[in-house]
Amino acid sequence: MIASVGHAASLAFEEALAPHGLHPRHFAVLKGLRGGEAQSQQQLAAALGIPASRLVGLLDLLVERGLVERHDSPTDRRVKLVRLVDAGRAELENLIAVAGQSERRVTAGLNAQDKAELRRLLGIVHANVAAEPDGARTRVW
Amino acid sequence: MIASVGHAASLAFEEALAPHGLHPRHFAVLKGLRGGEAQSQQQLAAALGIPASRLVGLLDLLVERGLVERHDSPTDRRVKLVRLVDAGRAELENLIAVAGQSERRVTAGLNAQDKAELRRLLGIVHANVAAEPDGARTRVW
DNA sequence: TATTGTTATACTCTATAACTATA
DNA sequence: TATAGTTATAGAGTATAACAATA
Repeated sequence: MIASVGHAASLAFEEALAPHGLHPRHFAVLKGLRGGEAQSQQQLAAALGIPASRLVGLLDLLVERGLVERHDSPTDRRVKLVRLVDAGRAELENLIAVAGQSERRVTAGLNAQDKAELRRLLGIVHANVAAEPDGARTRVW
Repeated sequence: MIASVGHAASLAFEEALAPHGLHPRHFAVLKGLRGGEAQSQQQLAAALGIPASRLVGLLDLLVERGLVERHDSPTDRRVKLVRLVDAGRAELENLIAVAGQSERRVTAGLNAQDKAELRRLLGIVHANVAAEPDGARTRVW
């Protein structure tokens, strides 16, 4: 039930993002950089729970779009520090709005109280699925 | 929110099914045959919202496992009618139990009233995502 | 030797377009 | 000609294992 409905909702979000030429994975990367502190690709990949080799392509696109910058670490020349630039922050805000629209479409027919209740319940579910027994989950979207 | 939590929940279900050597798609096929009436592969594929060519492989596995039978249509020799056999019905019950376990794990920390409320709210969401504007969705899991 | 980012390789999954046998 | 099931083909996406540069 929650699995199939949830999967359908995630597909709806994926489709909402498609016209922007992005995938939920890119959204996850941008969110991972939201804090503002520059991170190495290793750190970011670990935080997202994806292989570093998979992050490369995602970042390539975001850099090409002018949303993210790679710059050399001053202390370790192997490392590339990645950070959100202003345009990327603006795009992230934009995508958050897109996510909100998708969510409103999906929760149509729920009154304000219902929506708040759904958010509360999903928050608890989120804590459960985030802390799965085997720890580091490899597949994230 | 609902998209990311829902996606995580669907991944959890996928992982719960993996030890049984099946994918949520196979579960969907079995559920599509639950009614008992034999269907052509075309009908079934249309009902599931997947290309008929994609159904072939899914059915091949289920037939090989002895869960489903293909038999020739008496009225049209091009058609193969597909139906659930007893072992398939038993396995479907089993998988429904697996889904229930996965759901309980994911909703740990919710009391009975919360769970009922979540089911109610997701039921409404389900109706929304099932009836998307563009009609026939091509991707179903 | 170990680690960082990257690239190469091999594998899986998919839709689309043939193909065959029937209608 | 059209349709049912199947198979072939080509493309996308992925993890794993190399790889070059640096520590």
